[in-house]
Amino acid sequence: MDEVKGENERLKLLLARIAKDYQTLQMHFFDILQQEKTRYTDTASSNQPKDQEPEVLISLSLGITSIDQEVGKDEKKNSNLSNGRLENEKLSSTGELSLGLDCISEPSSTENMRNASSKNSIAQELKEDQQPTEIWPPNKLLKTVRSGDDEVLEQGPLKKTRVSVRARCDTPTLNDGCQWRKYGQKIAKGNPCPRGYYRCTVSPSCPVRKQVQRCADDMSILITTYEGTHDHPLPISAAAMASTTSAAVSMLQSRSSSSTGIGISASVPISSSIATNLHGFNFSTLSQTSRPPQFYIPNSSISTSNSHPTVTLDLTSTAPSTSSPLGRFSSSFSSTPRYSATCLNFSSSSSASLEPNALQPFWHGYTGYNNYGTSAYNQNHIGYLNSTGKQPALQEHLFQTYMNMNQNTSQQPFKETIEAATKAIASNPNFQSVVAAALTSYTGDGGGNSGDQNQGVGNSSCQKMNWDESLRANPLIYQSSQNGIGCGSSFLNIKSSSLNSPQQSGLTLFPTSLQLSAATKSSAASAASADNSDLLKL
DNA sequence: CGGTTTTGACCGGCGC
DNA sequence: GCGCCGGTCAAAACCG
Repeated sequence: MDEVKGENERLKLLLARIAKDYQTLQMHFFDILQQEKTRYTDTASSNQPKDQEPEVLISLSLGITSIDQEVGKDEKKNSNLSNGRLENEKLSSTGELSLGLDCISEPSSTENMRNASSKNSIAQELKEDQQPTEIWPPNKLLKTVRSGDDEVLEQGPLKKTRVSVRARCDTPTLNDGCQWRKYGQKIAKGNPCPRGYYRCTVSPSCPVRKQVQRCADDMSILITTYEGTHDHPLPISAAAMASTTSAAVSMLQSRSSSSTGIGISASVPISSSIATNLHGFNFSTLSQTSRPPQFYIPNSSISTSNSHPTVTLDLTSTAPSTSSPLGRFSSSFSSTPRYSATCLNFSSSSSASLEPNALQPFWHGYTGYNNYGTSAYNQNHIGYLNSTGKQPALQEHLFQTYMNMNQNTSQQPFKETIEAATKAIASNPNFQSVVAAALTSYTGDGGGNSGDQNQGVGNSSCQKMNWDESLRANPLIYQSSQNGIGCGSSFLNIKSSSLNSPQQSGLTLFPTSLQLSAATKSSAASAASADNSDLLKL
């Protein structure tokens, strides 16, 4: 532990130095940028007025790429001259690690610039710790200095914040791991498709509701809007959604609190773990895993223009995002360009450095899910999830193929960055809070027994599946949906090719937490490498 | 029989 | 005040 702490300190210093260098370069860059901008506004403003708009970027991302400052600089230049999304990419491609509910705007002022840089400074984040993330609305909007952690709810008669998810889904509803009861249906204006109203039935008093409606423009797009917070423990997949929506709400609230509160509907290219998680548990049905790459960074938006402030996560892109940091990130890490990287596979350094069998206890833990039907809650969900009663062989085959793809690709070049990323992530308070939220949701009162631990995964992730065999052969946990409908949830897609390859380590964000939890419980210190010490503290 | 879905009725907010 | 609309209620139907 001492060694680890010492190494941690050294890395922190290194990061701080890098961040400082980056800031210096960034300052220099923006000086140049300002000069160029003045020229561009004269020559090219009419051609790309939109590109010149300062876009508010919400980044809940694990950005990690080159540390080459000059490259980052160049990218920044390009991005500022092209669009804000690229700017976001730039921010994540400067070797810095960020996982926070950060909202930044394309820096068009030194003030923004400072915040943009500070946003990416781990060292600074460590110093500022819980300081609310600065959010910068477009220049058009009045800017106010954030006065605190004011919530949206405090801004007048605003109703509950909503999180809307747009996703391609062939099935009537997305399966998010929760139990829902339909209590109404309406034909909404401007959409021939009826809107379904659902409420969570896991707990009778649960206030969470969701609305499901097909997009009028594209029937293949399903718009699911969540509202409220669960008041009960959740299955792991539902916990992921809860955490995701919670984080999205936090983003909105954070953003809103720093804005003037006037109507805002900003396009928000979002490179977020939120989106990633949504991918993780909503959009990795097997049919999708066989599709072309769909790990794109969704366009998302935040709207506070109505009484229901809404975060919209648009996960409907069909083309692989080559400009998104996570897109690159994902294909880099998961090395599954042909398949939908439904989870953010930022590999933990622990798994990256694991011995081939290091995860065995973990997976043995999973095999324990064969016995998970011991609690009423558990059984309840088993029934729910077993409603289809079958596990198509095709799915298994696809996952096998999926796994093989993973195993045949090398991630070694990223190992070091992965390790660095893991440390930075683990030390990021925002990340910790998200993971803590997930764990809290997952473990309920936090003192859940191993049965609870197991049931969460087992329930949400598998049906009549021989876990022992399936996990060994193909440790992908996936979920069929209720009644065979609904987009499957596979946020637990643990591409744990690390079972066989120490270089492979596709552990998703939440599964990583899960793994740590499981590993801890099973006394498997395998996952508890030094680099995950911070996570373990959670 | 209990849980879920369907569907018309009802209610409140909002704009005109 | 009226109508529209989104959202909810609740009885009946449905389902396993």
